[in-house]
Amino acid sequence: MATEIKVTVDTVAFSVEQGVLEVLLVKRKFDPFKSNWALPGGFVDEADTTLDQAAARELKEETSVSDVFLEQLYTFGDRGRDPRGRTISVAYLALLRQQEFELRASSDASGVAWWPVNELPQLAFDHHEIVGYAHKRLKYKIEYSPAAFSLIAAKFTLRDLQLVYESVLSRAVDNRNFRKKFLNTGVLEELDETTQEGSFRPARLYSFSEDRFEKLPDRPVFVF
Amino acid sequence: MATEIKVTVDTVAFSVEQGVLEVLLVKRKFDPFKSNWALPGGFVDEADTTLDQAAARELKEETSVSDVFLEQLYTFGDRGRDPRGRTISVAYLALLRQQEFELRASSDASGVAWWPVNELPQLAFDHHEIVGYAHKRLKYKIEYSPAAFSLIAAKFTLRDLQLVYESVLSRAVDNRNFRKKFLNTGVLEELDETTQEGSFRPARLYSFSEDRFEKLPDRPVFVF
DNA sequence: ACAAAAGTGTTGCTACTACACCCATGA
DNA sequence: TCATGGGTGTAGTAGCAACACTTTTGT
Repeated sequence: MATEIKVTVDTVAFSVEQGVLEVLLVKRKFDPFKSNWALPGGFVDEADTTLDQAAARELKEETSVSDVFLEQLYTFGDRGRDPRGRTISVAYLALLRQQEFELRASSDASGVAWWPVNELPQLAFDHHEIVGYAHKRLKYKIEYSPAAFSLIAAKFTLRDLQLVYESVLSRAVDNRNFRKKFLNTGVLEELDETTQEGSFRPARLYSFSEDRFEKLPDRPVFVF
Repeated sequence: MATEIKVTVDTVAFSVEQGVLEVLLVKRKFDPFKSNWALPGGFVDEADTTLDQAAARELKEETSVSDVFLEQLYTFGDRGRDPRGRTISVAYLALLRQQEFELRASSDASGVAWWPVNELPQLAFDHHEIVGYAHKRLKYKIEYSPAAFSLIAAKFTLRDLQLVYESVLSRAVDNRNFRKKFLNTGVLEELDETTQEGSFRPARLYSFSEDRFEKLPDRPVFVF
C-alpha cells in the first residue's frame, strides 16, 4: 500500500514585459527530456520544511530568482507523466518583474529564458498543461486579488497597470473606465512624481497601498 | 536528492442537512492518532491512475460513498505533519447529499459519521486546518460555480437552495432577492411539481439545467 | 506644428438593496 | 381560524458600459 512516490515542485513564473505575458523556462541538460525546455523545479528535499519553501529553493537554484510572490496552484499526479516512474508535481505560481533579476542557470540546465506565453516551445513532461492551468488561474486571480501589483514596479503608471490586465486577459480594456474604476477602488496612492519617458506628456506615478486594501469594508473586484 | 515521500489523498466531504453544513469523518482504529476522528483518505496506490481516482477509491473504501462531486483542493506537505515520517496529503473537496448513501466504515475504521462543521471533534494530523481551508474554498465556490446543486437533490425548492447558501456562508440572505436573482440567472428549470410537506402551502420544485448554464453568454454569479 | 501618450465627462441603463405583506394548505 | 412556510413588488440608488476629444510634453 504505502507506495513511496517521488515528489517535485515546479513553478510557473510569470512576468509582463512590454505588454507581453511571459513564462520563465529552463533548458534541461540531462535526460529525460534532455535539451527540452521545462519549468524550473525539482525534487522535494529532506531539508525542506514546507512545500512553499521547496518551491522557492528550486526556483532560486535553477534561475537565481528569489523573494517573489509564490503560491501553490495544483498537484499533477497522473501515472505516466514522468517516464522515470511515479512522480507527482506540486505546481506553483510565481509573479515577478524581470528587471529585478539577472537570470543565471544552474549547473543542471543549459539555459534560462523568458518565453512569451503564446509562443512556447515544446515542453518536457506535462509542463505545457501546467502552464495552461496557471494562466487560467492567473486570469481569475487578477480579478479578485491584488496579484497584478506583483507584476509591476512599486511605482507605476496607470498605463503600466492596464498593460498587465490586457496582457494577462489577452484583450483590450477601455482606458477611461479602467482608470475611473481603479482609482475608485481606493487601493492606489497617488504619488507626487511623474515619469519622463519621451517627447510626450509625463504620466503620474501611483503605488499600491496594502494597508488601504486591507482596510476596505468590502474587497474590491478588479474586473474590466 | 530525489527523496521518496509518502503521498496520501484526504477528502473533505460536505453535505447540508436541515440547514447545517456537515463534514464526513472516520474514526481511526490504528495508530497514529488511534481512535481520533480524521478525514477519509489514505495512501496513493501503485494501481491508481490519477490522484482524483485515488481520492475516489479511498473515499469509497472508507465510507462507501461514491460517484459524487470531487475536486482537488490543495496539497499539505509541511515536514512534521505526520509523526510516521514525511507524508504529503493531496486534499480533495467532495459535495454530496446524505440521503443518497448509507455509510459503512471500512475495516480500518471504528466508525463513520457526519459532524456539523461548527462542532468538530479533535482531528488527527492537520486535518482541522484542511477542513478550514476546504470550507473557505467552498464559500467562494458556491458564488461562482453551480457547486450548490451538488448539495441538494435533483428536484428542489428555492428554500432548499437558499438553505445551502445560508449554511455554507453562515449568514442569512434576503429571500425575496435570493429568489428573484436566482430565477433571473436562467439556470433553473421550473417543474410542474410541488412538494407536500405539512400543513402549509406546497412549494414549487425546480431542477438545475446544466445545459442552460453552459449556454449562457456570461457565467452568472451566485452572490447574495 | 507635430507626434505621442496622458488624461478626462456624460448619458443611459441595468442590477442591486432594502423592505413588509398576502397566499395556500392541513389540522 | 390558526400556524406554517411559500411567494411576491416597488422605489431608490449605485455602478457599469459605451463612447471621442483635449492636454501636455519634447523635438
